[in-house]
Amino acid sequence: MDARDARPDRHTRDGIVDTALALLEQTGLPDLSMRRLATALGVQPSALYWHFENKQELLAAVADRIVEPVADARGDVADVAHALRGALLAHRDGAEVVLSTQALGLGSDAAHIRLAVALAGDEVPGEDARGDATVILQFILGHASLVQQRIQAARFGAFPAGEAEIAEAMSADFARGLRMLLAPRPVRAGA
Amino acid sequence: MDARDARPDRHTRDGIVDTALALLEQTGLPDLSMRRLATALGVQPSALYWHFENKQELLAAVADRIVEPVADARGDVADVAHALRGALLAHRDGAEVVLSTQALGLGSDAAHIRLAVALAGDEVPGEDARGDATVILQFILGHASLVQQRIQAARFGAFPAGEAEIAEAMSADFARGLRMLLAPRPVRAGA
DNA sequence: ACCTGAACACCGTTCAAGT
DNA sequence: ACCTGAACACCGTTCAAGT
Repeated sequence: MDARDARPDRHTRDGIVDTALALLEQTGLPDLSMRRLATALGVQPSALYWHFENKQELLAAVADRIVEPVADARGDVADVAHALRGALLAHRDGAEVVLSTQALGLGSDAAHIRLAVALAGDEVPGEDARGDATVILQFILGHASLVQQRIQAARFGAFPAGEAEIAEAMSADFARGLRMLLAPRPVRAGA
Repeated sequence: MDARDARPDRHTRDGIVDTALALLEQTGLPDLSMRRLATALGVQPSALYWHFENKQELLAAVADRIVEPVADARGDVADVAHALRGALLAHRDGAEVVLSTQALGLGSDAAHIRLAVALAGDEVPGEDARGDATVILQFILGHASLVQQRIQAARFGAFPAGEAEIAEAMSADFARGLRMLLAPRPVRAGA
């Protein structure tokens, strides 16, 4: 038999991210504190700082986990865009976590790269495809953040609409946005 | 002479928003606390709760102030979009303040309405114009939030690029986004 | 290698009481 | 009408010390 340590398992980055993601689901981003996370892990708050430099680095790891499934998305740009939106909405406050991480230059570029590759028709993306991917990413993050916080607000009555209506309106907005962004481009004059 | 009160001026919502905006410039959103704001006003933190229900309501008032100039913007959609971007970037963390306020369903719809009116050619906007305005607003907020936080990160070395390079790249992204969003639309089948 | 314990310098918000 | 004073229940982070 392998020499498994008898001691109740010490923690790993991955395990901490698991718990953080679960806690995010329960409490939402505003209440996801280092102290609550530590309590959930049965550990002192200071213990987290052995695994992560600070809270932002921890959230970056959470963001990477949220976006992970998009790397395996198949199909064209619209499919990838939908996959990204789905991944963000799959976790409470997921869009905001990814947006703020992205803004700080932390976390992976997996989503951006995946979009650019799709735009380039699965070739190595050029400057144009990367630029378009940036724009699409910015739209998706802005859209998903707005809509997700709005759902949250509706959940405790701060926003005057039902969850279902919001979900429907938001799907329509997203479809419209993609239609606008991916419309066949007029041929450039200089090209 | 008018019976001006001799007592050192008690505060008003507008005056508090003035100070909050100035403090935002100096410290940034993460450090804009009710306690710091109270200190800047020479008052106890609890005094703020006579004027505003809570911090979110105060931030909504700040957001409205940031967006205000857009109401007077002239020109077509692209002009209004640029004016909105300018208004957001004119105040440190302005985009994030407006994004989160918008998301909570607080604050005014001034920006959204102004965009919709521009899209409708200064007529009363229909459902289509309002939908397009929503998409454009979501792109601008996502874009500006990302880019503004990135500048902030660069300012204290957390992001590996100079402020000028970021500003240039961000302008290009925005132009590209508008070009994509406002490209002449293919005629709808059913219309 | 991984965690505890204790401390530091903060938060937003409430509420009785003052003027 | 507008504010003070004091309290409540929290934060993120650091750092010496333990095992």
